[in-house]
Amino acid sequence: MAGLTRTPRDRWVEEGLQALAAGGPDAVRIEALAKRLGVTKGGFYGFFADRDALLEAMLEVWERESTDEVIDRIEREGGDAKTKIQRAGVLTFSSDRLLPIDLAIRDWARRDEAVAERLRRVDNRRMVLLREMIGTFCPDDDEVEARSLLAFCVAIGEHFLAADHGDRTRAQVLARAADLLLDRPAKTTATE
Amino acid sequence: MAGLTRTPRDRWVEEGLQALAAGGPDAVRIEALAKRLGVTKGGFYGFFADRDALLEAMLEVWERESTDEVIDRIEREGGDAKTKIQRAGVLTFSSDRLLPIDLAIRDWARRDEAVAERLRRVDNRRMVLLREMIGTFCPDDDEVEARSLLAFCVAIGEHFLAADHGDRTRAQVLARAADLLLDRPAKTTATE
DNA sequence: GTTCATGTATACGATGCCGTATAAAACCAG
DNA sequence: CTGGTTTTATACGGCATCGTATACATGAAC
Repeated sequence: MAGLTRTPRDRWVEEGLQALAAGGPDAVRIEALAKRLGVTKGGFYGFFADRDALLEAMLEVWERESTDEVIDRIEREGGDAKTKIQRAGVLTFSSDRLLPIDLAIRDWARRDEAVAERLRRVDNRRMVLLREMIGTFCPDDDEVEARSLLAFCVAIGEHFLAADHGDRTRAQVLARAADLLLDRPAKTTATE
Repeated sequence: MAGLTRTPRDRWVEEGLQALAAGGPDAVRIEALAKRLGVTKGGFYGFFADRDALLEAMLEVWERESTDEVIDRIEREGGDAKTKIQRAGVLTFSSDRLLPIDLAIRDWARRDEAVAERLRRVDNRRMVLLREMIGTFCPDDDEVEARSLLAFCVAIGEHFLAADHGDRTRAQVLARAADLLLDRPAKTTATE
């Protein structure tokens, strides 16, 4: 029925996401994507009305991958609260693919209300998971919310922070931070 | 000696910082700045060799304002640990002027090593302050580092997070989070 | 093999931007 | 007022990009 599609719609979207991750929304240039794909922009306008349609499609793919796919996988694999939270964090924020896209979208959302709206949906779904998990060991609802926010903020903020930690590695400090947030605060950490 | 400088160097830098805050480094366009300043780009190249020189000057101004000026003021005004940290946070991250610039630079730093280097200097100075303050009530060095990282991450990450908090306001949740991080750890789960 | 649909290459006009060159304007000193 | 200095406006060439128009290529259907 049709000739072989050398460069299907998905490849434009994927390449767009890579460009977004690498250089922000302004770096998503049709002709640049075409070059990377080894074609010209000739076929592009068969799939997309214009550049905005591509950006929209990119957000669509990202939203689906970042919520349903991750959350499904977490629920499927099980584990205790701390394990699940950490796995969710790993899946989203240690993914070479999703992490840079996520960060780029966060910055983008600060300037584009439509993007912010999508991000809100995604973040709210993640917060539901966090609250649920932290609620399993923390009885105070206000504190659950505070810990959830802290956990989320550190998962994201970590990548926007350039500070060093002396002898310690970032990973070590993060591990300790995770303990503070995700362990039942049983003992007095500070000797009084 | 000279005619009145209608558009001195500082105004270009300032307008550049505003553009950066509003749209990221790609939005810092000489001709666009000129339009906003009500002039053409004619005078620009008298002050700056090229666009990069402006970006450099912008970073210079931001670095000075974000470190010396804020830190000096904190030290000058005094207060206890929690108060000082919170004031530092307010000065930097509640400033209509500095906050959006700071956030834009953080995203920029992910893609530009020179910017990352500057950010590292700034963040390290802030971390010194945080460690010092938190160290006044927390005896465990590892925990001081973890709490400092958490405090910093939440101060930044908060602005990259789109989640809602049900009945609570973001400010309420943040207040509770600040309690968790900046109060001497109590003995049981529910603080209070 | 001819026909047709579809993806692709190429060419185009339009726009926005950079950096330079040069002319005009504003200002100060004498 | 005149002359010199500094700032600004204007015009230019060059480049990148968008979106469109059009011709070419390729594989499927007949």
